[in-house]
Amino acid sequence: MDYKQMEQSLKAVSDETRMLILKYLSKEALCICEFTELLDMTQPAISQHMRKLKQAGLICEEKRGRWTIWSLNDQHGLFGVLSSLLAMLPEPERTVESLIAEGKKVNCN
Amino acid sequence: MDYKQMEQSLKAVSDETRMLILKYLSKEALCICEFTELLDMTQPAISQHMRKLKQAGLICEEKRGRWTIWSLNDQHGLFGVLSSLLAMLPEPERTVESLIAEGKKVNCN
DNA sequence: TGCATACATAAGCATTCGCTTATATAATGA
DNA sequence: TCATTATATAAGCGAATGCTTATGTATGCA
Repeated sequence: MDYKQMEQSLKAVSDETRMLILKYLSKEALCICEFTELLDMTQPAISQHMRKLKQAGLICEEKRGRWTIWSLNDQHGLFGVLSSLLAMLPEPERTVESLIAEGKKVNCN
Repeated sequence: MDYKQMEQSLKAVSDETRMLILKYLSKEALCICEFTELLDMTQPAISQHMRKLKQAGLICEEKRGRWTIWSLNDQHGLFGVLSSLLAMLPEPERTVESLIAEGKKVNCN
């Protein structure tokens, strides 16, 4: 891997919001509407973070009807390192389970 | 490690110049005057990169007379991950050996 | 004591970043 | 077909980034 490529990947990771997104995705594939609830952010903000992560090749999108399901790209050269990093981070307070409990879980699948 | 802390560390790493600096430091401790030759950058530019890396706790400084010798901090929580990352990067074109060959090696020790 | 050396810090500037609001696109369903 | 839903994109703005030049500080040596 060359320096520019690693720089782009690490820049994509080194943001608190995107680290949270990746932490969630390390457990299960999710769509944007779920992230707006989990992270309490607007939809365009999430969408732009996803674009950054996708441009870095760190996540994959799968269009399913009007939803887009995002998941980690386990083929990325930094996937192993990324997994180690995510494992060091604490579990987020809000979980998909808590969304279900609040009745806010969107049915994306 | 919390999210803010990892964000700061990764932001410090995710810059091509600083990745080069860390790659050099993974082999041997060096002072700033050597980096200005190795990276062909001005002294304040290097100095500011060092400050970023130090604030993130990734490197250690050792004042020795009027020189400051910098080295990797192997006590940092991300030292293992950082080593993996640096190992993926190609060797820089300019080396300390080539500086010596050009007669530009400063005697810092 | 005075000057050179090694490095840090400050100020200025162009670029990038992350958010916002507004709007476009694309798929589903009545 | 038309409205709704899920998402993407665009424009604008304040803050942060990385460089530059200029200057400050501290050490060593003549």
